[in-house]
Amino acid sequence: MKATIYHVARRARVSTATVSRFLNGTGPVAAETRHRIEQAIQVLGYRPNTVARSLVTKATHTLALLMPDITNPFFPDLVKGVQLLADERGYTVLLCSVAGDPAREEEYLEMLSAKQVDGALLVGLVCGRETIARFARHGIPIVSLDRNIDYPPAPLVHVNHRKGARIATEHLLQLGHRLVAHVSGPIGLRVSHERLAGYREALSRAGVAYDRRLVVSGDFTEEAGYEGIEALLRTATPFTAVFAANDLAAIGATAALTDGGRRVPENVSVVGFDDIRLAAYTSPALTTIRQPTYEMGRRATELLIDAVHGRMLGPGQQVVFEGELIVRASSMPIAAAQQAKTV
Amino acid sequence: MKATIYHVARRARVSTATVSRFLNGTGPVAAETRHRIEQAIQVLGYRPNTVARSLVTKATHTLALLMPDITNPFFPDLVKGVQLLADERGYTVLLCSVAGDPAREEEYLEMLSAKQVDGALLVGLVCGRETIARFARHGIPIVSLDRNIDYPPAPLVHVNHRKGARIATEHLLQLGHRLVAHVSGPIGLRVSHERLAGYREALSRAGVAYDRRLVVSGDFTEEAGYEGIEALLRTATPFTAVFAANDLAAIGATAALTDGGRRVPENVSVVGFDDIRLAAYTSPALTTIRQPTYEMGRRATELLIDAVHGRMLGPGQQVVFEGELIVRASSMPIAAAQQAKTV
DNA sequence: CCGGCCCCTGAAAGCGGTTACATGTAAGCG
DNA sequence: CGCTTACATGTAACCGCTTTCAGGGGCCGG
Repeated sequence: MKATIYHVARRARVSTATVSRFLNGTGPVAAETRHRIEQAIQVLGYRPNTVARSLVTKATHTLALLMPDITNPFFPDLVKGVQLLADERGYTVLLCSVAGDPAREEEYLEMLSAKQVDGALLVGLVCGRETIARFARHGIPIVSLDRNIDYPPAPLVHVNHRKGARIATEHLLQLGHRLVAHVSGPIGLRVSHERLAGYREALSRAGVAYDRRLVVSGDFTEEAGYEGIEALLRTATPFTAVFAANDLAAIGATAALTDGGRRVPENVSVVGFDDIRLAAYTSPALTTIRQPTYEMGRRATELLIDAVHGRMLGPGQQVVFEGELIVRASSMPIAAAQQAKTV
Repeated sequence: MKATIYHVARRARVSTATVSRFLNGTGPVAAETRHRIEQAIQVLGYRPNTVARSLVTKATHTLALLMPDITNPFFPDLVKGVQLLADERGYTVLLCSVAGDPAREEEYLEMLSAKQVDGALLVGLVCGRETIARFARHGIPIVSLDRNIDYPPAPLVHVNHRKGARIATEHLLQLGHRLVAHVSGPIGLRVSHERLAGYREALSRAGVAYDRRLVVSGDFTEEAGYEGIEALLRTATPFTAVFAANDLAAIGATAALTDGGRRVPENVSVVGFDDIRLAAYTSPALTTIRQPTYEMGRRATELLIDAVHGRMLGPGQQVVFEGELIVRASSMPIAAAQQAKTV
């Protein structure tokens, strides 16, 4: 039988109101009384039941984090950032993998509002605006993270995808590459579009014609990166570099190149996007655009908690982080490459 | 103003009891009444408040998952398994990263019991038996997952670490290696000990003397794997293979070998443990022991939910999965290696 | 000495559900 | 026809906590 506030009150010879005041520091309680209550709590091993508390305070101190797939190595760092900040602020996080399925997304949102979460962090939901709007109408603050969602009013925390992609591509161009392929993300997703746009922007600034045969579409997985490049190799379309929309795809692409008899970076340079933890340990170590993932998770959570407390960011506001080019071994000057080849 | 069961009842001209019965399918309700209630719910956009419900039913349909660090690529698959099964069964999961800090672990456990979670999945907690026992005394079922914890009564779902390590090592021995190094996990952790034991077991069965200078201790990170092997190289202790206690360490070790001028697998074979997703995409692709991570997550959750429903597994019971040797490119016969070297 | 104010405390009304128990009605049956 | 029985529903208590409101005592100034 678990001790309740009532038991504590009885044992301390006070009312439950006083115990509650003691617990929450709301209202004064005499030193001597305080002592008796502490004693009682100690003896009974009492812990306030947060669900009863939530019922009256209407705050659960729980945040929801909806994301497509935790299995993508880009996400764990994000989760960690969210997690830690939530923790610091006394919040706890409910994790939901929605697998890019709109129906599940909707179900989940319904459940979350039933569960009375205080706020929700949404990562790349694919469901429609109306679904999210309905959820938001319950008064639950939303922050969109990394990939934006179809709901303009939600603040968005993300990296400048377009610029990052441009920088990555420019890096390749500066190394002398002119035939740079691109493994894109899932078409239809905003981030894929942005990264593709950055890639094209870099090409056009450098006066290199865009050749659509050089872009293959992936879905942010190694498999897709592998297959995309494998297919590209089969078409015999020449290229000397590839910019993959994310590290996973870059890793898959590298494997496909190697299996296809090309050496990275001697024959083909490759650069990724994200700078996942393992990017530094692949061989060759991957040149990529670093996203401050952990920091983004923190910042988004901070924003969300502020919103929960009514300190709203203007709707539609954005916090944008800048991606940073990390040059490692998977990219090299085309001249040097040619030289290496002849050696 | 959110609709409550009371509003629904009024609108449907019935009592809240009837609405509740309708909602939960407990007790009969006439077809015509049922229809009016459905109507009212529809119109009001009513969703039952689960926290109010939990207060009386004493079930939150929430499971906690405590793990050291989601950032370790071994975990996301586990999480996914947990997540999906929980979902299927109508449960939702609270994610907690405890970072191997006993104090935080204790705080978290306290919070979880305050939050009235229905059950907890514990992964490698390092806190003492007494802390966990206190938690368990609140009547919250526990299942230990992957790494065992210091609390014998909890059922444990894990892979046969020792046997897996033995198989990995035997693989190396069969390839002709005699000087096989080992990068261990954090000393003190049971799994580290088990994997080390498997390694030694294989050596002794093969009549190879155990040389403690060949084992360096890590902590399951790439950094540690890198540094461990780097240090070993500096001591100039000869070895032709390394068995790392996990893939991350193996990847770090490979990088250290490469940086140290050794080729993998031509000079040194390396095998890991876990078969994380990227193991197939490193170069060379990593030979490793596959853990059915996802499946383990599912199974553990299943067990936990059964326990929540009172279908207890005998205390101290274990579900053990077998690791499977996955041979890839990072290991090769020592003879062939020698030959390759001379080429 | 008295009114007023500040401290400290208690009684009781909820928060939004569930459920034991009671009740009313219609059908079944000898 | 009177009784049991099953069905459909309502009443009200309760889950464990917070919070409003009110009140008693001590101390102050006047």
